[in-house]
Formats: sequence, C-alpha cells, structure tokens
Amino acid sequence: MVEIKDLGQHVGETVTVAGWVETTRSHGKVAFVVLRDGTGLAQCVLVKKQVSEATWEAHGLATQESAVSVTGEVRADDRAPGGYELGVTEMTVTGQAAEYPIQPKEHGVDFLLDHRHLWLRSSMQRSGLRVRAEVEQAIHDFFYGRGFVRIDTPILTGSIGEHAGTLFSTDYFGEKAYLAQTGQLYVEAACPAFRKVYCFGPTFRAEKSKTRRHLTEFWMVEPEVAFADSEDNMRLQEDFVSYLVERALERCPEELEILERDTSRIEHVKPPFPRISYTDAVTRLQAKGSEIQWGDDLGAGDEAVLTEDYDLPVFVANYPKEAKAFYMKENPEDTRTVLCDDLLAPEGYGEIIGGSQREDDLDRLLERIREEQLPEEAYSWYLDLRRYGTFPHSGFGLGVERTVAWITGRHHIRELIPFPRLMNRLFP
RNA sequence: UCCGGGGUAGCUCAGUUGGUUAGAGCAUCUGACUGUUAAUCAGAGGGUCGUGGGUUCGAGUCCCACCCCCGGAGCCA
Repeated sequence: MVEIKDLGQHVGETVTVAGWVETTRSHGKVAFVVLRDGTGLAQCVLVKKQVSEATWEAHGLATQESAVSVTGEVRADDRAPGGYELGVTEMTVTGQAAEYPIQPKEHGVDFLLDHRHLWLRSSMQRSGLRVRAEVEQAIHDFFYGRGFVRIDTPILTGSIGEHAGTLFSTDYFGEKAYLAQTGQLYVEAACPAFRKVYCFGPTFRAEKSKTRRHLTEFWMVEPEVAFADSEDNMRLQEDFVSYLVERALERCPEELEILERDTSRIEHVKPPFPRISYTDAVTRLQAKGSEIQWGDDLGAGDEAVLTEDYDLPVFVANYPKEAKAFYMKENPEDTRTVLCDDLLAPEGYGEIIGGSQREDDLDRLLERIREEQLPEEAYSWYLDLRRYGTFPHSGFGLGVERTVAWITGRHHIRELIPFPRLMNRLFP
C-alpha cells in the first residue's frame, strides 16, 4: 500500500491507497472521489466503462468519511488537487459512514465541540494539531540540545503550587489530593541532581474562566536552571520562543498556509525581545489614559495596550510582590518587587510565559509562605531545598496552547488541543 | 460571580406592527449529465420554534420564571 504523500514517486504505476472519503462528485458516467489517508489528499477518477460493476456501484456507497480502498494508475494531472490523481480500476468500501454531521460549510462552535472526535478530521484542525505536535517536538529538541534532563512531575499531588482556590481536588484513599497546577516545585527539587531540567505535561486550573485564552486542562513546559538569575532566565526564554517559531515556519509551511496565517507577522521573531519593567509599564499605561495604580496587576486591556507598540513578544519584568507567587525572589534594587517576568505575545494572544528567579533564602521564603497563609507543613520538603545547599535558580512556564494559537494565528486556544477541557465541557 | 449576545429542520440562518398551512441554503433520498474542484440542474422527505407558565379570538413574535450556549471581565499559561 502507498501513502498519498508519495504518489509523485509512482507515476505510471498501479498502486493501492486506503483512506477516508472527503467528497464525491458524480456525473453519470464519470465520478470523482477525493480521498484523505492522513498523509494527503488524492483525487480518484472512476470511468463507468472502465471499471467493474461492483466498483462503479461502490462510489455510490462511498458516503462522506467512509473508509475505502482504491487501486488505480497514478498520473499527473493539473486538474487534480495536489497534482496527481488515481485512474481507478478497483474500489471497495471497507467501512461505510452513516450520514456525516460535519459538512464542508460553516458550523457553530458548540456543535463542533460536541463533535470534536470528528472535527479533528477537518483540514484546519488537522493543520493546527500538526503544528502543535511540531512545536512539542521542538520543545524537546531545544532542551535536549542544551543538555537539559526531562523530569516527569506528578499530576496527583498533596502540596499546593500557587493558589488553593483554583485547584481541582479528588479523593485519594480518604485523603484529599489535588491535580497539579504546576510542576515547578518538583523541577526545583531535581535541579541539584541535574542542574538543568524541565517538565512537560498537563496542568489543571479550576478557574471559572470563559475566554479564548483559557482551558481548565492545558499543557505547560517548565524548565528550571541552577545558578541562573532573572536575566539569564529571560535570555533562555527569548531563545526558546524564537526556536519554536522558527521550527513551525520551517517544518509546517503547508499547515500555516491552510490556516491562512500571515507568516510575515512571525518571521522576524528573534532575540532580543523588548523588556520593560512593571513600574515603567504602569507609567506608560497611565500616560495612555489607563486607571492602573502601582501595585495593581496588569489587566487584559493593559496587556493589549503594552503589546500594540511591538511586533515581537514583550517582557514585563519585576512585578509587585503582592501580585505574584510566594516563591519569587525579592528584587534587591526595589524590595517592593520580585525578580520575575511575564512574556506577552503580540496580536492579543496575551501571556505565554510566566517566569521568575526563585527565593533561595530560607527565612525569606518562610516569611512569604506565612504572609500568604499557606499550609507550612505541605511545603516542608520544598523548604528542605533551601536547607541543604541552597543555590540561585530560575525557571519559567510556557503555555503550549497559547503559544501554538499565536504561531498559527487561530483565534481560540481550544482548537489547538485535541480534546479541550473547558469550564462546561468534559465530553467528548 | 458580573456585563452583553443568543436558542426556529441533521447543519447554518431568515421570519415584518401578533394573523391563514413557519421558509431558504447546505446535507439526505430519487432522477439527468464523461473532467468535476464546496460541480450543476429537476423533484421529494424532514419542525415539541430551549423549557414551563401567562396575556390574547389568535403567540416563533408580547410578558414572567428557569435551563443551556457564545463573547467579554476578573484570575491565569
């Protein structure tokens, strides 16, 4: 059996391909079947006089998305999508499809999400998910190439990452367990073992967010580097994000074209990215008429205003302590703030990275845990990391779906994960 | 949780100041056609107008309550 992507190497030969019917067009004595096999599309041409009765009848049974097996001669033809077509000698329907719910036309989002298991077959969805897969591979390649060790962190966890209110809880043999909302604390623990580590997996947030940027289950990659400060951290981030964009451009040009992505918007994404401090950002926003006060976290509108001046992702660094998580290191140059950064993607895609230098001083970390009224016992093992050879270290988390949404130019991140979990959607 | 929009055929939608038997396109089925590109043409079947109540001679349309969906805010990646 031949894969459709290789048809060009078999011109003049008789081959067999198998796949699913995208559309059929019948004309009485000649019929066209467009076949998708997962590697490409091929137009199959049936001429009534030249095929058996069984094969001619098979085209009538080949309803949209039926699985079929087709044998025929490969020939080059400009009229065929892809440039090659199959002059059919034999076709059999191996899995006839019932009336297919998704038609080649506009559908509502709710309907499509109800049929996500079928929607995956559509060309835009195939393209978006293929870019996702490429970006995920690029993530591994980037870190592997730089000597990082991958650490798989637990999904079921007893300790808490950041804020208790946004955790999913579940019963764990009579005890309460939480679905991880970050692997960070665990990669910090692995840092003294391997120096440079990262985790990559699903994370869970029970936030009641209904926006195009939110999922309750999303994938995050979180590197952690020993002896790296906040500046080193941002340099790693811009190198990393640039590499992901470059890989998608290099290896998914067809997918980006199907997605109608204007690639000129991302082709120049290369280090360095602009950096502004939180304090400067507030001044700038106030000059533009924002009501924001120093100490407030940046709202979605503020982020949009800040990014509109750039066509690169923008770092906003050193937020007020109160707006950020307990584990971030105090900024020695302005103790109201912490050494951290958010990376805001252009074109309104929002925050794709949150990173920071970690607090490595035991007493200050303890103080912050108490200030935030977090359960101290649950963090005893995390505090041990400061007791036994504490060291400066930094890391960040990059949201895969938001990043891929930006790279592909898709409006909503739910299209960039195979089976999105949203506030009101647990099926399929 | 708050603000805004919406729910009519399998799907996407139209439906006038309340008025006879609720429409269109696509999909499905039947027929015609030897080169289509979301083929075209002719015909057919297909409806609990989100749910419950109310006003009215008469409600898809007006009123009340509830359910569900979408978008945004907050929160975050």
